Amino acid sequence: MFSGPRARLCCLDLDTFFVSVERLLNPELCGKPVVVGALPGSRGVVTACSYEVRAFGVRSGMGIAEAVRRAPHAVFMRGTSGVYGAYAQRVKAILERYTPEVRTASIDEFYLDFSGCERLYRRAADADDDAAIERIVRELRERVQVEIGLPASAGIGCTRAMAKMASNVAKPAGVRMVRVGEERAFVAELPVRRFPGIGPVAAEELNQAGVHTLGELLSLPEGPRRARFRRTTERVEQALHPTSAQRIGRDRPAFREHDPEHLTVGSISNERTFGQDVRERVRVEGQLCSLAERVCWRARSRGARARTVTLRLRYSNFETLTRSRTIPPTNVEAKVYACVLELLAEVLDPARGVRLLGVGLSNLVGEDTQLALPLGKEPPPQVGRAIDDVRARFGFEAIRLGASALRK
DNA sequence: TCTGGGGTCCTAGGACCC
DNA sequence: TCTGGGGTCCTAGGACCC
Repeated sequence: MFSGPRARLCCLDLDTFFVSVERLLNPELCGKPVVVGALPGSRGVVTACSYEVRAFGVRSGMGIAEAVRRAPHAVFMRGTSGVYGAYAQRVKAILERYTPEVRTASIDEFYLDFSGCERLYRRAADADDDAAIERIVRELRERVQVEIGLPASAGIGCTRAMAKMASNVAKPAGVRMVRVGEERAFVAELPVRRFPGIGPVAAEELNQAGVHTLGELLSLPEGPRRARFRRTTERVEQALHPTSAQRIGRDRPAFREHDPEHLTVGSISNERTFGQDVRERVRVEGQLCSLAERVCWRARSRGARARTVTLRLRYSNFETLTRSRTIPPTNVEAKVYACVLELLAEVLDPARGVRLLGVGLSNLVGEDTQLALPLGKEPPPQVGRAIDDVRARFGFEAIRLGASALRK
């Protein structure tokens, strides 16, 4: 018998992930209002915050000063670097017990495909296949909670976007299934901003045009408004129907650092916002040298060379400029730094304060790929390797280029 | 004291080649 | 002298996600 499309894709999202991990490391934080991110007095933002502070209007992405204003009683902490990935790995290992089709979408978000698993999981007590899948997702959510101690929410739907929206509705610590046929009704009352792909800019534009919910968007009458938002409407419409290929997509490259197979990573970049805006050219150049060092180090650790180097510069007024240049593939600090300095000359206004600097590598190729004969003199590869060996034992800061010291 | 840092993807224009 | 398209690569900017 033909079995039609089913709601078989699941999104599992860890609730207030960084906060939850910090609470595992330090149980005294449980029940307290916690903000992970920048410390008060700095220019950073909120990375994650507990439900106790959300009650005061604190949100992730909010400037830390604003968060302090809204919740002065909260515990503010930087977070523990290096531990989150390991917890995410443990979560993934649990999920893989239930289906081989698990994808990592971000450090706290996973997609699972249960298509074809109905026979495996169906029990006599289950009213139908959907009920079986929902039961198994509740069980897996519970396993993550019990075995690791991390609260999670899960959504089930016929597409990634549906599963994602369902998991958001299920928060905190819940499960929500949207069965085939229920999609339109489920989506109808949701604010447009809840759709993955509609950000603050698009949402504002829609609201200005009198469109507030996804239901209103989908039912716009033919006319100029419908024409104006046609592309957005199409994307929402597609999310309501099962698609054929690439159902849960691929792992995000950023979370496949150790994949030795292929170099599909798109880009490597590092940027830094100064504590206070900077005018001295030596400090600008010192920071760029430091950033060049860091991206080259990361590129080498992935066996990558970059064909394109990008400089990013943000002035005090938040005006942000980028300049990029394509060069023979390299992961050598001196080459990247030299290139960045040339790009800097195109954009730097010595009269203005610099807020942020960034260096990016893109157009990456494998280390062995030789697209052009080396014309200039390049340090032998042993030099880079020797630097990296020292860092492997003592950390990135253990060995630095002299010019990097000038950034402070 | 407004507004981090790591990414991906899309668009649009211009150069250049056939 | 006037004037095609198509394709690819490069660059700059911006929206979006977590």
